[in-house]
Amino acid sequence: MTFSKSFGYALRGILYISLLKDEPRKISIDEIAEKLSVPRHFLGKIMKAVVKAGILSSTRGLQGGFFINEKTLDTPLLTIILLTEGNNYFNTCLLSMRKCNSSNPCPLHNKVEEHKDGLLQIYGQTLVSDLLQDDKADFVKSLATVEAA
Amino acid sequence: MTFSKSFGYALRGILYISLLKDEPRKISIDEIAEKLSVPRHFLGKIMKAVVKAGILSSTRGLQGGFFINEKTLDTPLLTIILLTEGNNYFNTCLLSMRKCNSSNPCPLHNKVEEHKDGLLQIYGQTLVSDLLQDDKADFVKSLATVEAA
DNA sequence: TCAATAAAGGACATCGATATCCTTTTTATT
DNA sequence: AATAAAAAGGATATCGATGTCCTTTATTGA
Repeated sequence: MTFSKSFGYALRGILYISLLKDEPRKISIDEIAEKLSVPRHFLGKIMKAVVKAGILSSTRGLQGGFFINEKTLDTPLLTIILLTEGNNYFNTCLLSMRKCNSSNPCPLHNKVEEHKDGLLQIYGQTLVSDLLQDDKADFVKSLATVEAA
Repeated sequence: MTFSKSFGYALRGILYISLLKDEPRKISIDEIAEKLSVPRHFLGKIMKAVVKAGILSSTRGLQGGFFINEKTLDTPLLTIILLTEGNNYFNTCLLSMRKCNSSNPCPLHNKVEEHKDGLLQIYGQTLVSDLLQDDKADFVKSLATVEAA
């Protein structure tokens, strides 16, 4: 039910850049980190991986920064999950047993299988573009880390 | 979708002890750790917490060990989850945002809400006794850590 | 009472995720 | 060419989950 912080930072960064797709400028790590209240250097590392995976593009130097490419908006959440959580996030046995699958199920396996599949469906079908919202100011606000209520 | 190793060890330990409920003897950490191929001392720490929570009982000394009590078999998985994962495992925002709930949802919140609730239902309704299986030898085997295929 | 046993408790070690900092490389502008 | 800006890369720090070890406490049986 939980994702790593890396996943949260990655998706929020991608959404922030996607939201500004119509602006001519590129977006720097400094800006993203500040607007989303996310640790600057850690975010840098994560965005590097996101670019390496082809989900976003970037250029160095003056006027450089991050920007969307032809894949960005059509990227399923699942791709980002697999990038940040590792390839067997959905294969991991809930009971920390190494060998557990449908033919060799742990006591919990079948009980959760259906919902696991449901989530996989959602993550596979939901694209970055599906998460964007019209009101930019509101959306940026909703992406920023805020102290718990 | 993932639980800590602590949860896996706790549940498997509880199941192992529950399985042997008809034997007159009490079960030691050494036996559980060996039969389940789980780290001995770490398991000890976890079982201590399980006993403290009242899910199991134990006595020290010669002939001592762990044994089930009136609550054990009727304990819902959710109780064990909350014990090992902390009380807000199901409240954690998937995007690592501090403030996120149904009235203030993050971009992913509503997409997964339904399945989250479904899993909560399962974990709340499934009892330790529901996971026990008739064939003891087979069941113990299915509880033991095995190298990935 | 004494010895053996087993959980309880606490100190410490390790490891991976998270986070920070500094250097290198690339790019645009002057 | 020189400078400034920004990502890329790499070294190190921190923290919590995991794991090990040793001591203390409780219990049984001789």
